[in-house]
Amino acid sequence: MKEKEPPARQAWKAMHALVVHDNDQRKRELTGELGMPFGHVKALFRAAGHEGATMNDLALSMGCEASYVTSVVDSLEQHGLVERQAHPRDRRVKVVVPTSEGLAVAKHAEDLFWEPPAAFRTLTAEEQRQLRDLLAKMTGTGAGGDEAPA
Amino acid sequence: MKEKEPPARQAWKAMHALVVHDNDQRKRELTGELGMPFGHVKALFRAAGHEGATMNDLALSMGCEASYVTSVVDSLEQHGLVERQAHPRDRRVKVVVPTSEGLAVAKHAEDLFWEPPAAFRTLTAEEQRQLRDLLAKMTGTGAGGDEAPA
DNA sequence: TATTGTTATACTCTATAACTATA
DNA sequence: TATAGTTATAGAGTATAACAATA
Repeated sequence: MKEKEPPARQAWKAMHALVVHDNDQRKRELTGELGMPFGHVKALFRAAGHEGATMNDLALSMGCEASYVTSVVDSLEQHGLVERQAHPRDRRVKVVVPTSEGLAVAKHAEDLFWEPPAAFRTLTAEEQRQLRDLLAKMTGTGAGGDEAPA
Repeated sequence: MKEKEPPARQAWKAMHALVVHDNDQRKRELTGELGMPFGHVKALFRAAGHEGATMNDLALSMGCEASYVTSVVDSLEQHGLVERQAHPRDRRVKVVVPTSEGLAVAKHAEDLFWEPPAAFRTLTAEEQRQLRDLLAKMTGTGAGGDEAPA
């Protein structure tokens, strides 16, 4: 048991242990439930969070190739979660609009991802607030960002 | 800006934001540097951390199939990071032993993964200790586990 | 000619099933 | 016959390159 490790490193390891395993499991849960790869769900998030997103917008925000976005949106469309709509001014462009079911799925996925794990229950309410404040200082956000899961 | 979110949820989102992106990036860094998929690096970790590990041990601890371990260990062996040795009593069994270079790579990878990100520098030393203590309470470990990265 | 998106194709990672050698 | 590992094969997921339509 190396007691020499600096506090930041110990804290980082603990955060790692809390987040990484959980995240992987939740991804598996969601992909199993929806029957599509997590990359597809991510695209749905982006489309749901960015009104008027084009294919290209999605490729940029997901950091992947446009051709992959094509296959992803094909799949989302087949699942009835998204629709391709014509752009009013430029007929080359397609706008990816989530259906109402797509929005519901996005919301469900968000709930699943942001539900804090059981380990939080080991902390008192006061400790939870302390933790939140420390982490908010680290992320620089006022009090926990509003990003999509990854 | 939903101010209604409970502290645990805000904290969880912040942890997520701090860990997930960083983790992905470090994985990419490492796989790029070593020229092998992260699954292979994971196997190296397991072999380095579990003296006398057999092919089957690796399959179990990685939660994958034996046939995949074969291809992974093939690759690690070709990279000179690991050696297959005969088991002294059962000639069916192979023991996976890291080379000295393999141990060095494992150590390098561990350093890379456990180096706390820059965001920790926004906290004072006292705050870092507070954070560590809160997280240690959550993980249940005395003060930050000694697991391999994932 | 430049840009948006698609099609066709290939590559990487992992799993399943049939097989070999030893127990 | 059962077990450890390997080989051969197939699948999911993502990227690259050539292409079509519009600007």
